[in-house]
Formats: sequence, structure tokens, C-alpha cells
Amino acid sequence: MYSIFKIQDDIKQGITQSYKKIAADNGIDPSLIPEAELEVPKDRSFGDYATNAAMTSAKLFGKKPREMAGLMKENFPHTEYVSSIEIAGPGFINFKLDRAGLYNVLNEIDGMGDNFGSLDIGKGRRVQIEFVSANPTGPMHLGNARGGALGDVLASILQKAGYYVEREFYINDAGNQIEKFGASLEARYLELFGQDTEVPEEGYHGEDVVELMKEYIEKYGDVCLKMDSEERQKKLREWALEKNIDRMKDDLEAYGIHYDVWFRESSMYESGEIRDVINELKDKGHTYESDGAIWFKATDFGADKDDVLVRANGLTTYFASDIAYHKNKFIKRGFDTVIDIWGADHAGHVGRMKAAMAALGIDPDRLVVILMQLVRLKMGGEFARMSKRKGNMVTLRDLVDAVGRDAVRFLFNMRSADSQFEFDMDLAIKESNENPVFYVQYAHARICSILRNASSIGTEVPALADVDMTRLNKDAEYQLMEKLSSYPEEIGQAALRLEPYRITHYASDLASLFHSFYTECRVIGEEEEVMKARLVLADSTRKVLANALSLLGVNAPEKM
RNA sequence: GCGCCUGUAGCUCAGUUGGAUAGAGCAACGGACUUCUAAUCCGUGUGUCGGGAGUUCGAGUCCCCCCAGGCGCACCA
Repeated sequence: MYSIFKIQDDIKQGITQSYKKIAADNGIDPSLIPEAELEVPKDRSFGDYATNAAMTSAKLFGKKPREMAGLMKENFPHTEYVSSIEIAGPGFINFKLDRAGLYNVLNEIDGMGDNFGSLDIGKGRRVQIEFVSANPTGPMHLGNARGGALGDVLASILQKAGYYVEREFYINDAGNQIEKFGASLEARYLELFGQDTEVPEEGYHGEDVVELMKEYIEKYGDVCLKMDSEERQKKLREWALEKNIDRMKDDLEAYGIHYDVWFRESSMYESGEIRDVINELKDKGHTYESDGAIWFKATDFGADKDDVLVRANGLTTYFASDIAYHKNKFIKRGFDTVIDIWGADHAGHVGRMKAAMAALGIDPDRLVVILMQLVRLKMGGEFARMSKRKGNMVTLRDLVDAVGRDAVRFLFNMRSADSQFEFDMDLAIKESNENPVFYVQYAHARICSILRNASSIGTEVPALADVDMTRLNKDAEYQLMEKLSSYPEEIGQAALRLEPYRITHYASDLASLFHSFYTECRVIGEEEEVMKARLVLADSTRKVLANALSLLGVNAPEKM
């Protein structure tokens, strides 16, 4: 167990003991007492930890908050880590820690290596996280880039927290949009042979479709000219889909994302799973027919409206596929929890999907949908309107090429999913030197530089047993150690609350404390014992920075 | 019209699930390199927390009503 958790437990137990004693003295039923809550005071000069326990329990004990706090302080047992207790404000109890307890973190980092920060709160539970899942009808856009950064890092965090995690990409390679894609391909194909055709109004008008057909003609010439339209579209569609899927894989790999599973919607048509799930819902009486279509009664399960499973023309909807897909995740593959990352424009879909899960007997709480607010691109001081169908968009690939993989991943993980993201392209490219990611990477490179210089004068990072850690006694050093020791807690928070942005913030904070330490405390050239202790501290910081950056999928350079 | 998300410093955003005097980065200004990387550090200030009412010892945070922006409200995905 990490020392930070031991210390917190220590204080919580102290509070509980104190409570019990006071309860006994006053004849109060101890089971009524609320559980102690620890918090970190906003102003650290108050102490390392604080509790509002006296204020929340004052009423129960029939005392004034400050009086209650005084009693609790008197009855607080002696513990290993707490060095002083003070009462302040309306009745806060502030705890200061014995700073020697902080040195433990250096041992933990040394002993655990890359596993430092790992937790077992997941207890091996199986989590699937599905993200990006862009239509294979063209290149991926900025929203996909955001979803990719969020999903990939969240997956890493959950793994670190002890969950079994699979990353999955759902390929919509069937259905209505794919038909339109085929029609668009055909139009461009014929157009390239001089025929007078037009891309359908609702089709895909982007230049990438033309490029695809040029490439196809280069390879296969006019073989599709003499086919009938249906066959031709099928041929072109199948070829283009594979092409696009391969390209998405390449682009995502370049972005640092690797999926465990690429799941095709079409596979569920072949296996019959879509038909089966529709029949299951029918059999259970959760459907009805209206205007020739088959509807799912989502409103029976709390959704705000029903939705169509089978259209009047006999074709199944995306919704039907998605139900079958999620049943596959939960039932066939047995995931305990499924996390989907969707754009905010799919918000209306959430209630109906959960309703469908409930109808299938799956606890809807096991499906967690993270709604990501949309990304707006600012270029030349204006917000660009983008559309895949119109083809006037900046792609994920463009972004990664222009701004750099590290910066893009870091930037997208700086904000919570439910804030809108304004991506200023000009700023990202022009002023990328002022990007926060470089600040963190620079801290890492600086440490590496110290270690190199030390090595060049014959000094390596010493074994911990040979180091007098009490030589680390400056404020900058204590603050750095405090931050290092809070890393596991930060992982836990990020995992439980599904908030990857906590890790970018943590990395920035840690880098900042290191830069301050660097300015205030020299390493090389100091007295031998001080140098050794600081080498260990610097190296520990380097390891944790690299650890956090690796969760983010961002490089930790040794030189910059 | 209804539902979801958002509104906090000039800009971009945090705010530990209701706690103490509301924070950080950027931008602006002033300092700091003969010494381990100045992509750095130190200092300076700015808030009707969109507005109004309410809940209580205590509200940026919770309830209600408005205002503004984004996204939905398809036999599209």
C-alpha cells in the first residue's frame, strides 16, 4: 500500500476513534456518526490535511462546532504521521504531517519502477472502451482526434488502475451512409471517364472520393464501366472501404493509438445477430408496428421517445445494429462495463440505448457513455464550418502532421470532455513552443541532462540505502516529494471519475515543481551527501514524469 | 417549444462532489544566466463566479425561475 493512503487511513482512524470516545462520554449511538472525510485545505499553510468532521457532527452531539473540534482534538490518539493538530475557522481540524513520512515515496518509486502509481481498484474487472468509431467513408476529423486522445488515455488510466481493458473501433461498414458512399464513388468513377453524372445531393462531395477513384482506375482501369450500377457500386464500395479502413489504421497508429479489436457492423449481418436481437425484442413484447416500420418501445424503459428498428422498406436501422453490437459486448464477450465515447450530437441516442439494454435484461448502468462536446476549429481568426460530406475539413492526419502527435494528444486531454473545445489552428502551429506539453517534456529532458552530467564526472544515481534522505529538507524538495506521493491518488481519481485531464494537469504541476526545485537547488557541485540525495529526488521525478507521459501517450525526450 | 452540455480574471480553463481569503496557464509589466538546458525561474493585478430568488452554520458547487451559446429532438448515423 502506498504511504499516502496509509497516512490518510491513519488520520481517518484517528478521527473515528476520537468520535467513539466522545460518543461514549456523551451517551450517543456511535452508528449515527457520519464517516470522516479528509480534504486537502485550499491554503496549504493551514496544514496537510483537514476535516470538517466537527462541523458536520456538532448538531448530533449538541455542541458548537468549535467546541466539538476541541473535544476531537483532545481525544485524537497519537499516530505515526501526524505532527500537530490545530483548530481553525468555523471548526476545521487541521493536521500537519511529520515531513519525514514523505521520504517513503522515494522508496516506493525505486521499488515499484514502472508500476508506481498502479492500483487494484479495478480488481481485474473487464472494461471495453469504444472510441473514435468514425465512418469509413472518408478521413477522420478533429472530433475524432479528440475522441481518440480521450479514449486512448482513459483506457491506459483504467489499465493502470487495475482493470482489464480492451480498446475497440466499431466500423460502420454497412447501412445507409455506406450506400450513399457507394453512389458517390460511382459518380466520380463515371465522371473520370467523361460521363455526365453528379454526386448525389446527400452524398460525399470531398476531394478524397475523387482521389480514391483515380487510384482505382490506375490499378483496375475501366473494368467497372460495363457492370450494372448495383454491381459497380458494390465493387467500388468494397474496395474503397478497405482502402479507407487501412488508412484510418495508419492515421491512428501515427497518432499513437492501437486498437485490440476492429469490429465490423457487417459481421453482425452475416452472423444474424442483428436479426436475432430484433426478434428477441419482438418476442419480449417490446416492439410495435407503425406506418409499416417496426419500433422499439424505448419509452417503456424511461427514454424520451421510441425509435425505429426496421424501416418500412425492410432495411434495419443503425439503432438496431447498435443494440446487437452492445448485446455482443455484454453477453457474448462478457464485459462488466462498456464505455462508449460519443460526440455530443449523439446525445439523444443515449437514453434509447440504455433502454434497449434494460429490455435485454442488461443493467443499463453497465453502459457508460461519455459525451464529448464538439470541437470547433479556428483558422484565420474565424470558426471554420466543416463537413465530411462537403469535404472542406481539416483531418486528424493534417492536425497530427502540422502540430505534432504529442502536442495534439496533450492538448485534447487538458479539458474535461464536456467542455467545448476551441482549437486554434494558427496558434497551435505558430506558437507550438509555448504549448504546455513542451513545458513538461522540458522538465524531463532537464533531469536527463543532470543525470548525464553527473555520469560524465563519474557519479551515478546512488542506491537508496546509501543515501541520507534527511538532506532533502528545503521547501522545494518537500513540495516535490508531496506531489510525487500523490501520483497514485491522482490515478485513482482519474480512473473513478473517468477524467483523463487530471493526468495532464498532474504532469504540468509536477514539472512546475521540478523547475522551481531546479532553480533553487543545485545538484551537481553540492556537497556529496546533498548531491546524492538530490540525484535520487531528481531521478524519482524523472521516472514519475515519464510514467505520466506514457499514460498520455506522449514522448518523454532525453534531450530537447 | 422540449431535452442534454456549457457560462468563473482580457483569453483558455481548473475548482477534490457543500467548506476557510475563488485558483492556474497564456497574454501584460518588472527582475534573474561567469555555475547541472532561460523551451526555465521569481515578483506585480484583475473577478456583480451569466442574472434573480431559495435551501443552511456555510453556495462557484444543491433546488427553482430567467438570460446567452453549443448540440439534439429523422423510417440519418
